Amino acid sequence: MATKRAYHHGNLREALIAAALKEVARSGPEAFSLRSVARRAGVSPPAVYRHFADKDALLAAVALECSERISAAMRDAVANAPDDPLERFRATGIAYVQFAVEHPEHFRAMSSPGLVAHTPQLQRLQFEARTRDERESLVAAQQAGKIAAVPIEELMLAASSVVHGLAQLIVEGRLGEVDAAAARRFALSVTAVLGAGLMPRAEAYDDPRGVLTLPATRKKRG
Amino acid sequence: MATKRAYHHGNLREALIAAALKEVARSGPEAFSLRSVARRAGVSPPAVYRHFADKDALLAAVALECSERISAAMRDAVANAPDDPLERFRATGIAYVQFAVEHPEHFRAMSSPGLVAHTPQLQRLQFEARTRDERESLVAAQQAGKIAAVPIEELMLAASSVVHGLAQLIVEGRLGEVDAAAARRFALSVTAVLGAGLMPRAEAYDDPRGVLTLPATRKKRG
DNA sequence: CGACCATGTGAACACTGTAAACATTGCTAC
DNA sequence: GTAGCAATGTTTACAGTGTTCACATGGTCG
Repeated sequence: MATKRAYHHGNLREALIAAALKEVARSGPEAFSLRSVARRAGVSPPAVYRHFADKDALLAAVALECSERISAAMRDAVANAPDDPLERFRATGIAYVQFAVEHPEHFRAMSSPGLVAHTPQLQRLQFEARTRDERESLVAAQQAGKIAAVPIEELMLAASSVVHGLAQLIVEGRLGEVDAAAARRFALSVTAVLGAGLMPRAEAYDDPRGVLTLPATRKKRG
Repeated sequence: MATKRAYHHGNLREALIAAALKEVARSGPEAFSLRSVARRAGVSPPAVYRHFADKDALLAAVALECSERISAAMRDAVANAPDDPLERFRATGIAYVQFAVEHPEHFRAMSSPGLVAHTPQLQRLQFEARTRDERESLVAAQQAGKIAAVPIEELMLAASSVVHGLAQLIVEGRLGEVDAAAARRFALSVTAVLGAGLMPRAEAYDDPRGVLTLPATRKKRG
């Protein structure tokens, strides 16, 4: 019951995942060392192999944990969003990239090397779970006639791509230094373009702030 | 002059980059070993350090080479595209994701770990160079009145995000097995959604093939 | 209590990136 | 042409890695 047990840590598995999460946050998923997480957990390196097949399996576990966290963040965002289905969808996207700026290493861990290749069906299902909130919002918006009657999978693909792509660009550093506020602006802009499209439209682009606004949003202000 | 020189390989630097490119193509950028590229180049490991500061510098060099290749692919795509500026823009995006499916490891090498963090201004400039074709097409489209009068940077960000995101999703394996044809369909769909937007529009979505079509494209068929 | 099974440890192996000292070559100046 | 120099490769070595093997420990059940 005490915190120190010579053998039989208690439940090492979770402790290892927790240690790995900290280690990933510190030095990123590529400079991540099995031995150092063992050290951090106060255990010898081979002990890890009682709970994980190999280093990649451990990394897969942290990736899964990270996925659950980003999903939670997106759920929270939906919960606190206005009732408009398009705005809810938008909120999930913004939450996605906001998670990426706030926890870039954890975000990178999810998009890691041979992770998907190693755990194919699992990772794919997990991806679908993560995007379920977006999908639900989109379906609702479509049913409300606020979205074009186009196969939902195509819309989902575009939405996932734009949001994941923005997050990735930020995390890779291609947009320079990006803080939370800037990330939010980017996400607002990008989702607005996605919503309104590139083509000119009668009254879609009259917002003076330089950041595009979805027509659905503009209604509230007009 | 002969191919075999005991010392003084000739120009090792390029040979190392070439070897590294093959090595990356074989085992991906993360399982990439400085020693094995030295072996492949027929040279001892420390010889690499005469031409590159460390392993990351070598990886940065291959990333740069990969960037030039994807830029070339995009330029080719523009050259063979119809004259419509929106279609040209679209062609660059499609070429981008097509490169990603055809050379996933090389694509991943460009979005590598601390690459940008290590070579900040360089990588950023190189990114801007890569997207220059897209930008030019967009500007042309905007000047032709085919694109909304919105700050070009916002459109660029959305375009880059959607295209990079799709490529990344494919490369990460999140969309399952994706061959060149499927990738092309995805890219067509995604760019069409980006072009037309999510919102319902009078006559934008009547294509029966299930793949969205830009109005600009549809004109030709009408 | 004793046997067993899960879970931990220690030593060892092949491999990695990198540093230091040394060897070989091509070029340049006398 | 040859001495010297700078450039370029090599050998050896070290710390650190992922992983395996044989062994140690401890909780659990007959």
